[in-house]
Amino acid sequence: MTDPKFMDDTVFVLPKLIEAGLREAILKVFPDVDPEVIQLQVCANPKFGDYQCTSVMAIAKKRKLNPREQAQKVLDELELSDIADEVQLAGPGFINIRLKPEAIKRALSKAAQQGGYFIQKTDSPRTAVIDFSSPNVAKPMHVGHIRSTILGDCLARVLTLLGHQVVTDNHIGDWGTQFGKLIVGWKQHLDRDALMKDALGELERLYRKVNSACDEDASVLESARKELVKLQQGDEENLSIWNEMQEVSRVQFDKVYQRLGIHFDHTLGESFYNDQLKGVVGDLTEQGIATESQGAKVVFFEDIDGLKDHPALILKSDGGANYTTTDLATIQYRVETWNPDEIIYVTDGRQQLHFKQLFEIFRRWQPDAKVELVHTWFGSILGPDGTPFKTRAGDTIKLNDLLDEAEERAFKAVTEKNPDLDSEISREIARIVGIGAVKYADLLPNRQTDYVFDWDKLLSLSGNTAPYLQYACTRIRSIFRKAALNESEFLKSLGSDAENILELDSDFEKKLVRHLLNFGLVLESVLEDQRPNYLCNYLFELAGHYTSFYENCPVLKSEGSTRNSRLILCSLTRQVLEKGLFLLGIETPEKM
RNA sequence: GCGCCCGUAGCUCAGUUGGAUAGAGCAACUGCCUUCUAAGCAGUGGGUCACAGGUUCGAUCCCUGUCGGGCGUACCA
Repeated sequence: MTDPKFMDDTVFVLPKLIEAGLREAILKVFPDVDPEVIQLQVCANPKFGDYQCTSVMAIAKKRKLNPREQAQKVLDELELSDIADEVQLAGPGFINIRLKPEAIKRALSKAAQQGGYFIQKTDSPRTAVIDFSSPNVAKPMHVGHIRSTILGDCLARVLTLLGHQVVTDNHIGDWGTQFGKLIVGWKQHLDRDALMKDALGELERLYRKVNSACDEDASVLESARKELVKLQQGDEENLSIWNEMQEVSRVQFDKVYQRLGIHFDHTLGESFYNDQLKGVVGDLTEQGIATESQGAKVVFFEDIDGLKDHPALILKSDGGANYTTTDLATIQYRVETWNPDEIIYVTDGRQQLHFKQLFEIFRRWQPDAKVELVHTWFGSILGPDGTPFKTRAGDTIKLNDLLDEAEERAFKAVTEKNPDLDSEISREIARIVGIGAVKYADLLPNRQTDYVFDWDKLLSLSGNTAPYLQYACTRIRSIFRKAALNESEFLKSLGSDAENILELDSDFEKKLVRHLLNFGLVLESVLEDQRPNYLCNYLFELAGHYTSFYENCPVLKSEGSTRNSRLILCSLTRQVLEKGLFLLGIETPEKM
């Protein structure tokens, strides 16, 4: 019997169909197994097949059964005759599956008609709040902010594409002790011209100046404290200074975000929660979660292994709240406002302890809240010597300067490779290539490893970089230009004939096409582990398969159905590449 | 002290519930532009996956220990 869902006309994502078939078969043999553990993998070595399933071995192992016998039982129940040529049992219990060429052609043809993304939207959409970027008003955005910003944006895009609801919220650092120092600096040393020119730079200068003065002179520190207290009590002058700082900073943040192509649904900074802090502290005290200790209000975690020696402060001995309290109020607000299934925090790994404490306190405070709290952390940015990153002068590298340099390098490359282009067009290409290179270099490493800052690496334009992927796209576009064909009209004109036209004879075509099919699988694993580097590697491999195909399978010089078949592959590849790059937040130029 | 992370090719790093022959980029070397864009392609060399045990059909991955490194750890965020 052919399962009707294999005949479904609207959905034809091969790995998902195989996975569904496997789940059905495995559940017949093991009715109580969690379907989530049944997963499909791409065969590492094509000699075994296109896909493999190792789940039965894992299940058998847990139950102390013979894995090969169990895999055979599953195989007896498995019905994939529409999709698979051979389904084989191998070794200790691998189930190897080789796709039917007709099934591949059908999947490609459907993709060509519907938009070639090879993805299946989730059937259980979730709502996720993503908290990322979060720059400080006092400080210019620097290289330390790019990971959070780019990673968070990418996760938001992937979640959205797969059918989830996403709320992005930029939790700006616009409140806190640094403002005492900033106000002292503002009142005593403000340079208006510098403020107009580079607001964040000027604020940083003021902060540094007062900060070092505080180290030398306790009376300066004292006046900073006083200014802070005045601000918190609503002093008009200080409040208006604070407001102006917010405004000039926001303008500058927005410029950077615009450059990076990043959008936030909300920008609710720490100050937004000021009037809720008392309530949080009151609740925690009343419920006996927080207790008084050394003049402060503290939550202890005696019963939790990793937190035993690390209590969390929710109210300082001077009566001020700190960021744990603000973050608690923030969770409450988000839960009440958006009712999310999860809140994802994209921050530096050094905040792991903070988030462990935060999540634990929230669970005690509101045990019935069903929201899942996730800390998606990333490694630090280090200098070439392995210490926390600074320039030789001890400054951080500003994000704007980094992006300028990236565009400048890209511009040199563009003019060198393609000197005939109009300089305005070259500038635009350089913008897309330069920014893309920075983003890609940031997303390519596993997020948890520390990141050694290196101009050349971050701005590199060859090898496994964004320009390599963009270049593949422009070559495809160029083919269609030369052929004077509009891609979507071309695909439309073929209609369902595409299935019959497709020829997948050479190994280059076969490899390319098989890789295309797995786009959706990769996106799912990106979300599972919150690791966009899977997508980077997938796209790099895809571009590699395409380039081999391009070098070995002439498109426009071939004729008839071969030519059309290859044009289809070109278009599908370009669509997946561009969609993948879009998910990384990277644009693609028409030419380069 | 406690907690988290890391140690994979000369360098920088991937490696998806444990899976079959551990992969890329850079650097080095050899070829390929009168042929759809050479920001490219094809190929060569390069490994005790820090070390020692354990778990099992199978370990870079899980457990234990050792060595080496990074980070965090009560009034910054």
